[in-house]
Amino acid sequence: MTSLNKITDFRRPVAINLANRPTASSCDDCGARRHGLCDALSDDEVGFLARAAQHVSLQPNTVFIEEGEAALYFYNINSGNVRLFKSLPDGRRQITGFAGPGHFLGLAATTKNMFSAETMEPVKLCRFSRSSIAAVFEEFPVLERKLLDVAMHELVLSQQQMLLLGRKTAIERIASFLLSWAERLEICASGALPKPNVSMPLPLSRTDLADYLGLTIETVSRSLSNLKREGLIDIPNIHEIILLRPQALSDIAEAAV
Amino acid sequence: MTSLNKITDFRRPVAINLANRPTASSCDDCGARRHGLCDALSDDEVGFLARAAQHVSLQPNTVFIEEGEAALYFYNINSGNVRLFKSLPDGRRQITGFAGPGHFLGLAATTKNMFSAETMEPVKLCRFSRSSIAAVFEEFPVLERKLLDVAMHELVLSQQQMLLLGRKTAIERIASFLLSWAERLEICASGALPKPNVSMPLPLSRTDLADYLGLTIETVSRSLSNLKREGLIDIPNIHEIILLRPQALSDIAEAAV
DNA sequence: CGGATCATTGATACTAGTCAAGTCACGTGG
DNA sequence: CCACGTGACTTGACTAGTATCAATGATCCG
Repeated sequence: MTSLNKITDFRRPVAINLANRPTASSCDDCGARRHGLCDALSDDEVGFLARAAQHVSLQPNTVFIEEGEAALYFYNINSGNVRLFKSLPDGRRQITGFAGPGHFLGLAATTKNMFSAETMEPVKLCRFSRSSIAAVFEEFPVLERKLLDVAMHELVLSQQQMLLLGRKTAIERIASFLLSWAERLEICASGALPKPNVSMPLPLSRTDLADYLGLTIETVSRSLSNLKREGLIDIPNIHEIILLRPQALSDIAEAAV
Repeated sequence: MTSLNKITDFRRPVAINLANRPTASSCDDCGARRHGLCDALSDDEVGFLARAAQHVSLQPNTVFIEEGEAALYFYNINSGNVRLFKSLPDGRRQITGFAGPGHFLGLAATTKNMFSAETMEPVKLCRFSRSSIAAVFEEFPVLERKLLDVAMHELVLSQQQMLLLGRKTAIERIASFLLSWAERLEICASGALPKPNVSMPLPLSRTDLADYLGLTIETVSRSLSNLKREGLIDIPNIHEIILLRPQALSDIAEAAV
């Protein structure tokens, strides 16, 4: 807690501008209308919700939630992906997760943000003030149920990630990540393996990958090269991975004995 | 997912026995009556809740939730502490958190348990079947609000733990842990430092500590010895730590620059 | 007192980090 | 169209921090 204002000393983000307001005031064509929270509401209810929201467009690499700052807003992402992370004063960074369309951010019942959030691509989101959200919950208790479901799932994911960060080797982390990423992209069902030879976009940079998996970019690169050399994956280009042998990846990821 | 049934091959737990039923059918003298979920309810409501619950007493080191098993029950802890963990087939273990009186376990909306839970001491808890809980939520929507608050706080804690596991050195992990443990014991307010020279019980074994911090017991022991040699802590006995210089600990924990 | 268990300390090994050089892809401008 | 520059990635050589292996010490309990 000593000097959190320093955490952006490196990797300086694009200056934030939340002033540029509504582009789409209707929710009908919103990318998140059928996802996440809004999916739990009727059209009328979403209309009510929309009147409490400000619609914001953000450029790539914009930090719109900064750890330690006053938590004035909640956010519901409409389009684009963001990374969530925590940093140490000396610049070390841990990405704790990713959030896409339908994800709801900033709900912790604290007055300060407990993590930072940065766009990875152009992002559109709805912003709610903390005061307005209380009324929304009052109006739609179903939202709490929905948020509880989401939060429990996030907890499951973070427990998996703790096992990965605390106990897995570099190659196990990479293999685990590739399979969980396939699940996230819905290339395969939760808990199931993708079919051999499926191709998968990987929009993350090696730096993001390293900061998510608790490794360095060099180790990430070497581990990917190893998996490629062993014929478990192919890497046609930086942002695409082909899972040649998912079962073998799984054996590594789960340390099968 | 290859051979989860092997995870208890070592560290074999005491055989579980959930058959020994009610000791206290009244909630009045329950250790959790003024904590966690039950604190959010009136006496009448708790009475209703109690009729849906089975009261269970467990011996120390009893695994009562096993990862991969069918998730038939929810649990509310009344007294005693438990460790939550995930394991790899070769025995590596990551403790993902601890739960005490008032904590609610097993809520994830999956049909299989996504983690294991083991008592650390004699534990009393209330057990609810998954079917009964739906009715309870129907009856008391306030519980969902409460659970959401708890879940969000758990998420904050697990993000902190991910930063620790992914990016902190051994000595930083130990220093961070000692301060967060002081917070958990309410020796100091959340985010604040304890006063110098406060004594703190540490009921964890070195093995638990290592499995929680992603280290080995040897590294835990060495790091504690270092902190003692440097005069930041004292260790009068294995299960007690005196925080001589909390500010210095914090400087290490947060990597102050 | 003896044995078991857990913790500490020491010596060594190994994984992943650091430092540095080289490669590749891409966009710009001559 | 190609030279150049930039940034991201890969690969190699070496180092450092933590794990592993092993021995010793402390504590508890019968």
